[in-house]
Amino acid sequence: ENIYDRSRMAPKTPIKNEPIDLSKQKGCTPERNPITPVKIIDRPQPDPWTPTTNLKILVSAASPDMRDREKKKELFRPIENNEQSDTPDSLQYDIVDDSTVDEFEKQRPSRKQKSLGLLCQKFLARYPNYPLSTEKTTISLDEVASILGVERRRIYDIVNVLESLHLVSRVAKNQYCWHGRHNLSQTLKTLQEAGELQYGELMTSQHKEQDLEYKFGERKKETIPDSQDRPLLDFSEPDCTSASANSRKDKSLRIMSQKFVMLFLVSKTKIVTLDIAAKILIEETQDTVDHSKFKTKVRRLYDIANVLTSLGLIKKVHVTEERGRKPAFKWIGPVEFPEKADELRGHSPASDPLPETQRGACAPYQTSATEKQRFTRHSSFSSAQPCEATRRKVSSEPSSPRQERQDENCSKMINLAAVCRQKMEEDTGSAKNSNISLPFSLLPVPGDSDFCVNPLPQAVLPVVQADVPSFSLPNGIGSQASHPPTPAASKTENGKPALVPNQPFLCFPSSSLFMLCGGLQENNLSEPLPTAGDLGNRSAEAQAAVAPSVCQKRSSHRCSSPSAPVDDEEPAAKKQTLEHSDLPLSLVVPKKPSESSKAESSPGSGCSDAVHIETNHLDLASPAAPEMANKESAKPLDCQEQEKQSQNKDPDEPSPGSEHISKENASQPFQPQYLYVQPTAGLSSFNFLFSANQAPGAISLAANQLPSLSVPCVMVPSAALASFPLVCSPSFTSPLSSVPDGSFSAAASTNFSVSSLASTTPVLISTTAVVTPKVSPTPSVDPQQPAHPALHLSPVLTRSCSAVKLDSPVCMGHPVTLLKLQQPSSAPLTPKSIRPAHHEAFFKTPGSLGDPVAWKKNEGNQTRSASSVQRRLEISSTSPD
DNA sequence: CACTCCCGCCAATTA
DNA sequence: TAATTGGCGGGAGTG
Repeated sequence: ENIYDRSRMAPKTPIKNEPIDLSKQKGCTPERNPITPVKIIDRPQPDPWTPTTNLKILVSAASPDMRDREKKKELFRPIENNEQSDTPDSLQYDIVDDSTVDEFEKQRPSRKQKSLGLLCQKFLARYPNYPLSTEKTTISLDEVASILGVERRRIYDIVNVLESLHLVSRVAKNQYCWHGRHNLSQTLKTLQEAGELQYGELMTSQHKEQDLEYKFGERKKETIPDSQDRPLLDFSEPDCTSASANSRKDKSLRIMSQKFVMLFLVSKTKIVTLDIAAKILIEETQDTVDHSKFKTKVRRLYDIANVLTSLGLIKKVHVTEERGRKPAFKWIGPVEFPEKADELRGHSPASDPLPETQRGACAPYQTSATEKQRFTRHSSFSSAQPCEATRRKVSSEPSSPRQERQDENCSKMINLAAVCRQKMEEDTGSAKNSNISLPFSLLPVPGDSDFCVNPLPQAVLPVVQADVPSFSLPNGIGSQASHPPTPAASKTENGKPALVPNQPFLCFPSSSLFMLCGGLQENNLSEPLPTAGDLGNRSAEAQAAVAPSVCQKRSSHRCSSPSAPVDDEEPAAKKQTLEHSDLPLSLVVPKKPSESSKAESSPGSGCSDAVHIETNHLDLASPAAPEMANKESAKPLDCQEQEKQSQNKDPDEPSPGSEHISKENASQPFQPQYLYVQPTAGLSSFNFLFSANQAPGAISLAANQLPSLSVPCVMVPSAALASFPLVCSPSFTSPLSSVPDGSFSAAASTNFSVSSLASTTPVLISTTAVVTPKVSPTPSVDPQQPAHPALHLSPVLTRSCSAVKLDSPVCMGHPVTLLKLQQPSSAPLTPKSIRPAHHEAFFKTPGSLGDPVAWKKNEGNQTRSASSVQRRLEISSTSPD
């Protein structure tokens, strides 16, 4: 169908009959596509020369898409196998060789395979996330289009969105300059600022919806006109803008994209529903809202969302409102830019903090005209006059020149927001005032399961229960994982892990996997504080690599990106996890229903609990952590943030941890042992590994109580771990240790809860009994950590529920360490056979677990929750069963 | 049926 | 005028 294909096909026609050889040759010979060759090479290696291999090669040669698929396969073998049938090649393939084609090809290139999100991933895969400052990568539209086998039009869709984020800039006709994510944080920051001006109040005052409305309404009236005057100024090009008139450009996908992103950044919940976004965006442009327009806007938003998803900045979720489920997207990218950005930057070679610099690299561009300029930072965001209203709120913020312009925009935005809100209300009816109040930000309502749900660890893994585990795990696991395997590396990585230890939660970088290991080790204890510091650094670095974009990693995997390597390493694990991918998502705590009771009561609050926890974790992870934590406590972070954080962390740890783990376990069981949940490509950043084998008991523990915590990531120790008692709260531990794997036991959970109440101690997952109860089995080390953890946690815990408990950090450390390493090896046995059981355990854990209900919900959600993107990604949710 | 969103027509812009 | 960009919305694929 694709031109691209055709071209090939035609020439090659002969191919049909000549299967392999030709194909290879062709593949090799890059007549048309020079690029192809490389990939081809890759392919072959992985697959030795099986008959199939040839076919594959041919296919790959035939279409880029195919290749991508192949890559994916590599990444996710398990899935792939299943999928094979899926492969799009089919058509081409068929044509070529019917006989050979067989299964795989038959299928037509499913629509998913052609999705913009997937295409975008491919596109992104071609360029480094953080290119050297010196090197400037130019992108030829034609070339890319041909390589990717799509029409140019599609490339424009991608490029326009990327351009809105300054990941690329247009240099000349058909030429774009790739900047990578170096400036992403800066750009986001700018957008956030702009967004705050425009919409900020809304967000801020969400609580006071009504007030806002009034305000907005007024403002709107006032400002609107202005805004209308200029269609979209927005950041995009206000200044130079002049240039090309506003006509088309103003409507540009670019602007829409920026606005869309702004909504996320401004939103407290970081969740924006499509309809709201569409309404807001429409408003800006026009007052009249007609249905068709709305539809069109939504279409565009999907386009943008697909690209943003590929970038790992957002993920799809569903928000349940009174009316029902609504499609929405959650921001999973970085939330705080300033610091990170800097750090990141430091990281990056280029000194220029500003995007401009990069642009500078591309120089022509600036000069040129206006078009390109649109994105220049200053222009983009700067705005002319501050809106009064906005100002007021924003006032606190340092006023910058930019804002001025923005104001206008802002005003528009605000107006829009107001309008939207009103509309919403009208539309909806009255109810939702609260909800309505913030158009953009949806509330994570207590009910809304999706985002909330997803997050919930509990749901996901009953046993594991994210909450506890996460905390505990982090401590133990994080540190351990990294350490054992590679000391040196561990250190750096440890930083993150270390962080974890200190704090209850661990966050794993989304991309990376996260594993639970049985043991933590010394590091945890020793480093607790340092870690935090380290973490900051580490995280910074890690983040630098990944963080900025946060989720990106995913993309990285396949991509050359720096961070990627690690991830790649762990294919097996990932694959497995992938299967379960859905589950991971559940991590989100927000609502966390665990405390189901409360969840509904206060959506925000509910989330907050979870959030808090996460936050704490996050704090550890991120440099700014401390502050963050506080903040969070003050105001619950959005689920997103949490996730995000988790993601950020993930990268660091995951890789190391996962690898290590894998290694350890590797001996056997890799697969069986861990389930890795991966957000699919970039979707969510979380990845989880669960040991399949894990002893139920261990898991169960966490699960029960954890719920409240709902840590983003949970690690479950592998079965081996199980053998060791994993963690749990100290009190818990003991029981656990005693308890066999199978027993999840409520008892354990019970214990947990109790203990939890008592102390703030972070939850640990340690392997065995080692962990003694609070009593402090652990040595002196503990003391250090405890404090922090306690602090962070305690609040959370208390709030969240009794359920959440923290073990004393100390305890964890020791126990964990000890436990984990040693035994695991022995333990690891659980073969696949075992898994099944485990799975059941996870999912089905009996009600005994803390929140059966919540849990159930989660499950449901999880399974279903996979976002379209994910689907696209091909991450199948297939479960091992 | 609703949600997604691919596809490509065709207009606006640019060269 | 030709080529490049990209708005736009029909309608198909999915669930």
